[in-house]
Amino acid sequence: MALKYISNSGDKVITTREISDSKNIPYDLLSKIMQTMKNENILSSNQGSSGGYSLSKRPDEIPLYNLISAIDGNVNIAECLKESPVKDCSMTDNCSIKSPVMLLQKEVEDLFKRKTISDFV
Amino acid sequence: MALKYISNSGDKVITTREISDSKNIPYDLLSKIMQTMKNENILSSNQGSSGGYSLSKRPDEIPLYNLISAIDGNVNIAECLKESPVKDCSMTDNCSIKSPVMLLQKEVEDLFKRKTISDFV
DNA sequence: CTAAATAGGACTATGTTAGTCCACATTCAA
DNA sequence: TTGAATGTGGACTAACATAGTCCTATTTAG
Repeated sequence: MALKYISNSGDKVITTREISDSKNIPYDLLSKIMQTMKNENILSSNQGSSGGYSLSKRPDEIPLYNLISAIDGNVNIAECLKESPVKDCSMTDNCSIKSPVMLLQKEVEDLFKRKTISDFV
Repeated sequence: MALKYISNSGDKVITTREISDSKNIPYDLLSKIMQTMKNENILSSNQGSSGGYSLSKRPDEIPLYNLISAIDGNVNIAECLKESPVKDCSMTDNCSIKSPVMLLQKEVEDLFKRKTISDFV
């Protein structure tokens, strides 16, 4: 919703406060999410009194996949598919359904890579 | 993995113990999952000393969607899309990205409905 | 009868994540 | 030069979801 808001605001720099007020999203929470998106290069920021955020790229150049990875850390259908699984499954090495699961993972990834922020504005 | 095991065992009735031993899955845990799949009509069961489980349908007639709904209760990309959201989002009614999110939900659903257990055996 | 199954309720431990709070750094403009 | 408006970042909490366990029925073939 925040990215949509920014997308629809032309080239203006947008403050967290403005989005928070306009969409009734708790300021502190949104603030954290904006920071995360900044750190993951989805947003650019300007500090200071007339600062704020803007998209780092055009909406159609930001895959949904990137946004979700940025915020959730990954886009995986199963824990065992994460790059660094918190808890590795005791049977990862001889999992009998590993390859079809990985195929499905790939298909989900592709879907989320085809979608971009412009599909949500 | 359990469904694959049963699928590959012909028409024999398969016990939880057999799968548990063969795949090194904790018996009690697998037991719960088998019960859930039974209750959700993915498996049929026979009680008693020569009892066990069998698929209620052919593998290609069981969509992955049904399996996941059975076990997780839903196949949703967001809490707000559940039939009975545990916590309803304060902005559900004026969510600015509701319709594209629902479209994506539909696409994910379709993918999981196209996949069946036979894709995993 | 009894052994081998499924059935099911209650419980625990662990991890995740939304959400909050506070102190700090940066910038602009009066 | 100062103060208000902004982003930055760390630490913390509360709530919830879920894997996993334990214990006690119930069913049924031999």
